[in-house]
Amino acid sequence: MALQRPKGTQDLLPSQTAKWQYMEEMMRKVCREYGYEEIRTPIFEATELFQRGVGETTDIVNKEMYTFLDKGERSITLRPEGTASVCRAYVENKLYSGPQPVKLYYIGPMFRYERPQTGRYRQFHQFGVEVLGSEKPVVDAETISLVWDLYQRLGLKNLEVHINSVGCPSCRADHRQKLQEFLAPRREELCRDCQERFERNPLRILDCKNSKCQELTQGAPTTADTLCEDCQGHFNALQELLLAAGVVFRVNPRLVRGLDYYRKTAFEVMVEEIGAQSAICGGGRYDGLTEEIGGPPTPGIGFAMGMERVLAAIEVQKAMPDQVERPFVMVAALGKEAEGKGFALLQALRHAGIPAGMDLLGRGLKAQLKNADRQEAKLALLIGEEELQRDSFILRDLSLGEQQEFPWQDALALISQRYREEHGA
RNA sequence: GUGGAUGUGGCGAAGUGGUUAACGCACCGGAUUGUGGCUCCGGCACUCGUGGGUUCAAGUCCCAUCAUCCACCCCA
Repeated sequence: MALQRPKGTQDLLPSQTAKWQYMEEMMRKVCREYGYEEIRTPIFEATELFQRGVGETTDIVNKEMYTFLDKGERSITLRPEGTASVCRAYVENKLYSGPQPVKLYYIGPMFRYERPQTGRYRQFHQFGVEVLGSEKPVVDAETISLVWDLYQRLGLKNLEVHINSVGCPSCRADHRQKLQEFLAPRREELCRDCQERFERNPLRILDCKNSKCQELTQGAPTTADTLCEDCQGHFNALQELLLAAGVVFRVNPRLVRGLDYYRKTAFEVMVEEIGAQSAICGGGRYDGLTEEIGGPPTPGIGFAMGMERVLAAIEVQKAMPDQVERPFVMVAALGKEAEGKGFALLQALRHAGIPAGMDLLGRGLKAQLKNADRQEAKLALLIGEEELQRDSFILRDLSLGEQQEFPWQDALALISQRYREEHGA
């Protein structure tokens, strides 16, 4: 094999893109209903944006970025996520000077340099939403509800929505200290990764998958135990709103997300059945992020959804409606003159909104019919020497195997009528 | 970065050291010179990811290398 696609990338062929379009249309539709507008930011940004926005301690920045120098010696990075770019665009385009909050969504490719496996790619796609300019819990509730509604519309089942509050910088410092005090006596027993996390980011120990670590953190102070009044009130209000909206969720005090910018609300949606990478959506509040990248202090909340994983869930749950677009009629013409006449009719059919096709390889009648059959066309319209002379055509019903000859002038009307009958219009 | 599995025609897949590399699907042609789907007949791999080694003999054993897949870490 001469050349193949780079590791961790994929070619989405027509049988797949139809499904992607279905999913994307649903996302856009729900966003429209919720009053979110699309934003498109560059696929690459200054490396510094992600270093500051995503955080120096994160795996994304430490080992997963596609970074290179351009010809002007600038350090460029293929975006590993969307939030930092959206905040940058909000600041750079002074969206804070317009009506608040600003409700945005994006759909597009993201890049992370990792070993690929099921549900994980180096180039993958995210649908995400960001709301900038409101710190009220009702915004948190709105974004989570949007996710919930979207999944309902896509027909997904067996979802688990986990929510938590990771607190603000002040209560987080408090929590961090209490957690360290709790774990200190048995620090040596933690897994190697968690020994390092102990100093750098002890919260992460709470969601370590290592069974020993999970055992050691039994009874450890959770974020819920140490939230300040403001954060606790926010979290309570969010839960009430979600209950009112009918969103089924679970409070998971161990949910700690990997990105540095989260404050207060953090949430995640999981589906088993799609392999080890079961998180199909993750998000949270990031009230300090805009300031971090040089903008005015602006509260924000958002989520990102892995589209490959959502699609995988739709497929394993068999929730994908049939996306195949079949031609209703295939025009089978024999000879040059018939081809011209047939082609004119073909175009008239298409202009009338009827999916129609014609042989493009100059094949014989037999091959043309075979092709029509393979395309699963309902009808075949035959026109050859004899029909040309009689100014007629043969209309063959491919499923019944019956055919009849009609005057040429009736072709468009006849087929249009058949089409309407078939489609109940 | 770590661990495991796999690599035979377009696809799926036999083959476990010994002549011409099963079979199924798909594809192409014919039976039916203007009629598809069903059936029947025929065709379709100088070669087994790549490179090296062992052997009288290698798709089959060994080494290396590349690729893919799965899992860990982490994340969408």
